[in-house]
Amino acid sequence: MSPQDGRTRILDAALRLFAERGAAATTVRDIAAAAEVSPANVLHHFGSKDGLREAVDAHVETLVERMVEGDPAHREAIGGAGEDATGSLAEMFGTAFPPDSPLPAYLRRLILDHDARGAAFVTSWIDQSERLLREFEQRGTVRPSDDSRARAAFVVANDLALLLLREQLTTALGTDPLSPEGMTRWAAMALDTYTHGLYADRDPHATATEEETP
Amino acid sequence: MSPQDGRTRILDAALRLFAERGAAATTVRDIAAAAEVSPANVLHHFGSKDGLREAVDAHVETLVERMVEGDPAHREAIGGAGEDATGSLAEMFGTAFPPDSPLPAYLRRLILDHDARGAAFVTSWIDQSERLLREFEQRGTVRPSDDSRARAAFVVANDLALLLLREQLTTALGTDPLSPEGMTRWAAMALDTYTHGLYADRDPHATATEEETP
DNA sequence: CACCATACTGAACAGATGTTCAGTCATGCA
DNA sequence: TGCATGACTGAACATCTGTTCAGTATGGTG
Repeated sequence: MSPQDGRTRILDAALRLFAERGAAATTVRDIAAAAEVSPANVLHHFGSKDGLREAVDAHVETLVERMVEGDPAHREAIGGAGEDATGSLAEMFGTAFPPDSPLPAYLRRLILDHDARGAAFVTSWIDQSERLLREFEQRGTVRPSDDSRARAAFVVANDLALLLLREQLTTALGTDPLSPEGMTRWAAMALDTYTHGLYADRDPHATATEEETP
Repeated sequence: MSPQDGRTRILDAALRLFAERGAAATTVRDIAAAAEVSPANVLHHFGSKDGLREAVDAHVETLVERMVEGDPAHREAIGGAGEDATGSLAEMFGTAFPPDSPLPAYLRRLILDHDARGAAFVTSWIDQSERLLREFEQRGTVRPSDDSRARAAFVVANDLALLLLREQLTTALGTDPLSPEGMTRWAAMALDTYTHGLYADRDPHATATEEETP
């Protein structure tokens, strides 16, 4: 039989299957089979299917927290002075977890099912990004903005899009953007675009105040 | 009873419910109740639940096609010369459909359930964006890029993030980014960032060739 | 040793779900 | 008028799903 503890085998199998198909489309019997236990044993450990879902959620939350705390951007935010700190979630996932980790997909599900926990993740990331950008602003590495809240949301949304559209981008680009090669490729392009802009600069000395063409 | 034809009532109800909860979490009886018909009648018209799902998919596809064809960017791409053409999908959705339209949510499901049809949408949008950007490049409105394919994917992903994270962004910003006010706010910020960049430009005359800090 | 908590199982159950089917009703056509 | 076609329904069916329950094995504790 598999080496691990029965309970953790169930938890791992549930995490993987929930991430792949979604919790609603995963049956207790599926999880039991994947963990090589009886269906009744799944409920013995977690009370109900929903209890298992909550346990998986909590597990994921601690994993993500640990990941964020290990990132240079966070270490900088709490005191130190980092150099290569971007706070990119996609980058963190790419470096902190193996390519076949179910975590990115699970997080995607969390956000897709407009779950309250997923929304809380997003809001907290936007908050954190806003703080980080403001700090970089004062240091002169980031341009000031008329709407720093919206810009922080923009950055986080763009970052999360990499997680949410991973498969689609992989087929469209021919490279998994969360793999090491894919990350360097994407980061180089994003850095260039984030530095010099997408549109050609007609007035290089323009301030942040600008009107949209109607 | 509701004014419309029975069949279209079922189709509309299915579109709305599939978009809200996902197809797997929606029962035939739910749809029947929403359309005020019997469950058997749903299957009478569409053969099976999966047949209904395919019919809804096809319906959505024509709606989206019609939307894209009505957009200035597309009219420009096929000959004319537009001014305000950005090709932004989020913008199209915001202007072409009422705020309570189930279409954005349905499309989100389509994309995130790594459905083949959703993947096809994304790839075709990236192709189209790449063509559009290349044209703008030659015209001088868009900066050249070392990796125009990845940049097109970047733009589309950022654009789609607005659809995928609509609810979360609404709570985080206090404004629905697909509403008229939300769109102007978002577009102003995005235009500023896409024009002058996010990072302060240390070397304003740098070309696209640049290295990432390791 | 006896005792007990815990991990675990097989079998069963109640409810929900997709689907089938015989039959009703209305409409248009011969 | 008679009749065929298609929209529509109520009732039933087989299957799947989450959950319950009585019972077994095991390992540690008094």
